[in-house]
Amino acid sequence: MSGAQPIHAELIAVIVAVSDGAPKVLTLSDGSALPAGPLESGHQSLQAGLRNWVERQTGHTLGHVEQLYTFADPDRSRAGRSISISYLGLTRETRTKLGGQVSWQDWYRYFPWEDRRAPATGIDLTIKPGLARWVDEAADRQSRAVRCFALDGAPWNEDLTLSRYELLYEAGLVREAARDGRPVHGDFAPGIAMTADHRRILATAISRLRATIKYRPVVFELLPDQFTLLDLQHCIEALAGHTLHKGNFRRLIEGQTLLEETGTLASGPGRPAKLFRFSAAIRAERAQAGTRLPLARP
Amino acid sequence: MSGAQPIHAELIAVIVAVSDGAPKVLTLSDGSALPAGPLESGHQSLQAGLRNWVERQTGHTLGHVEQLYTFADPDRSRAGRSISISYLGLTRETRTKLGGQVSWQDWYRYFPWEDRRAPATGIDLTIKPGLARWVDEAADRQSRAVRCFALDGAPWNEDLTLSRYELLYEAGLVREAARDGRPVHGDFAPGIAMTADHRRILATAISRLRATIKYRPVVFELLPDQFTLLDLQHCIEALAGHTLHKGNFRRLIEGQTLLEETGTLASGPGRPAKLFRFSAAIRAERAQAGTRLPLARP
DNA sequence: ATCCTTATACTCGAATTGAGTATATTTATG
DNA sequence: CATAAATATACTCAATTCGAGTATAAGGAT
Repeated sequence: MSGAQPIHAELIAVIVAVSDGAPKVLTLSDGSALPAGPLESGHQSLQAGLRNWVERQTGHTLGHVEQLYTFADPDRSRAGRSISISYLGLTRETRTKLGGQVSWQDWYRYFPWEDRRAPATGIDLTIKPGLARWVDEAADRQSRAVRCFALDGAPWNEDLTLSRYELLYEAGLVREAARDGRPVHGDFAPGIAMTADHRRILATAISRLRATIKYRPVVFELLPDQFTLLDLQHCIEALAGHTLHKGNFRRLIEGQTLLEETGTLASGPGRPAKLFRFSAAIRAERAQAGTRLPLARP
Repeated sequence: MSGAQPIHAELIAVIVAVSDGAPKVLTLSDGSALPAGPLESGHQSLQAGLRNWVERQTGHTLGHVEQLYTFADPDRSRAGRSISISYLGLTRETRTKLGGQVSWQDWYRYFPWEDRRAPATGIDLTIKPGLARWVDEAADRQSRAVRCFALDGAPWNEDLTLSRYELLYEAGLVREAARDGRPVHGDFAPGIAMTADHRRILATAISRLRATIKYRPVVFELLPDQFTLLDLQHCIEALAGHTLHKGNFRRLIEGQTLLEETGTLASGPGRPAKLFRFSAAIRAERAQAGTRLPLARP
C-alpha cells in the first residue's frame, strides 16, 4: 500500500458549562472559533493532552471529557494533510479572568432553532420556506426534512442537532454553505456562523451531550456541589432545549439512588427547597453509572 | 505553542457480518488482528478512504460505516507518533474467496462472556474469582464490578462490552494485560487475545453496535433483501447476545413502518413464514431513521 | 392577615411492557 | 393416511410506566 504521508494533527475542544439557565461554550475570537491547538509530543494520550492544554490555557478543570469525532481535511495544501480530533469537555463556568478574545457564549446564539423552551419563537417560520424550496428540488429530501424538523405532526427529537445543521448546510441555509460556494435557497437561518467547520463541531457536541445526559449522570459536572431539584431540572432543560414536567421529573429522579439530601435548605422567594448532592457512589464512578432522565422519546 | 510534530495516521476497520446465527468479524493473521492500513493521500475523507480500501482489499461493499474512536500511541519510537482511527463497517458475509490468513471469526470467540443467549454457560464462574480478588484490593472497585458484570441481582447491560473488557484488562484477567506487564489476579478469562489493542477496538465496536441497533435500523445492512421476522429477531439476538420474547418482538416491529411484506413465503420445516423487506423509506434514508427495538433496559 | 411564589405530594387514565396461552399451517414419520 | 413435530401467527392479561393534571405546604413581601 502506497501513499502514506506525514500528517499534522490538531485538537479542537468544545468546553461546555451551564450558568444563568443557559448552556455556554468557550470560544475564541469573540465567539467565532473554538479553542484548538496542535497535538504536542509530551502527552500521554489524546485525552490527557486535551485536559492539560485546556487547563493551562483557561484555568478550567474539565470534569467529563468525551471524544467527538475525527475529521480529515481533504483539500489542504501540499504541505501536508491535517487531521482534527474534536472533544467535548464539561466544566463549571468560573469567574476567572479570560484572555482577550476568549469568552463564554450561549450556544443557542449559534443554533436558535434548537431552543424550544419558550414556545412560538417563530424561528421555524424563517427556516421553513427555504427548506421547502430545497425539498422540492429532489424526491428523497422530503422525509429527511420532515424527520429533522418535525414538519408534520411528528415529535421534535432534540438529539438531531447535528443532522439539522448538516441539512441546513446542504440546503444552503447557513452562511458557511455560501462561504464554501454552495447554492443558497433563500434567507439564511438565524444564528451566527463560525470559522471553518467549527459550528458543525459544536452541533456534534450538542447532539452528543443531549444523547449522553439521558443515560449517564454527567450533568453533575456542570452543577455546584449542592443544588435543588429545580436547579437540576433547569440545567437539563437548558441542555435539552425543552421543558420537562416537574412532577414527573421529580418522581423519576427520586425513584433512583442518584441523589442524597444534604440536610440543608435553599433560600429565596417561596418555600425553601431541599438541597441535594449526587450520591457518593455516583461521584466515585465519575459519571460511569447509568441513569434515567425523562427525555427518552417514543 | 510548541511541540507540534509530524504524525503517521492509520485506519483500523471492524467489519461485521452476521451468518449462521453468529456475528462475525473480518480478521487477519488467522484471527489475531484487525485489518488496518495507512491513510492514503488520494482519499477525500476518512470514511471514503476506509470504504475504498476495504472494498479493494476484501471485495466487500460496506453498508453502514461509523467512526469508533481515535487513539494516539503514546510510546512509539522517535520516528514519529502514530494515530489510529478506528471504524465499524457492516456488510453481508459473502462466500468470496479470502486471501491467505484473512478470515471471518465469530466475535464471541474473543468475548465468550458476552454471549448470554444460552443460559448457564458457567463463564461467570471462571471470571468471578479473579474479579473478587481484584475488588478486594481497593474500595472503589466494588460498584464498578457489580455494574459491569451484574454481580448482585442487577440486570445485565449488553452495551457495556467495552467497560467489561477494560475492567478485565485493569484487573489483569486478560492475556493482553500480562503481555503489557500488568499484575494478574488469577486465571485469565476465557476468550482469545489479539495483537496490540485490537481486542479493545473490537469491544468498542460491539458496544457501539449494540447501542446503535436499538434506535437506528442498521440491521438491514446485515440481512439479505428478504427475510422472515424470525430471521430478523435472530440477527438482533446474535448481536445483542441475549434472546428476546417472540411475541413482544413481533408486536413492536409490526407496530412500526419499518418493514413491508413481499407477498412471498419462506419454505422449510413448519408453517411457512411471510417474507419481509425493509420499507422503501427506510432503505432510501440508508439507516438514518429512528427505530425501536425491544432492547432498552429499565 | 393576605398574597405571591416556590416546593412537595398525590391522583388517574392511557400507553407500554413482560410474560404467558391458544391456534394455524406446513413438513416429516409411522 | 393419520399423527407428530416444528414453526408461524394471534390474542390475553396483569404490572409497570408515563403524561398530565390537581392539591397542599411553607416561606417572604406588603
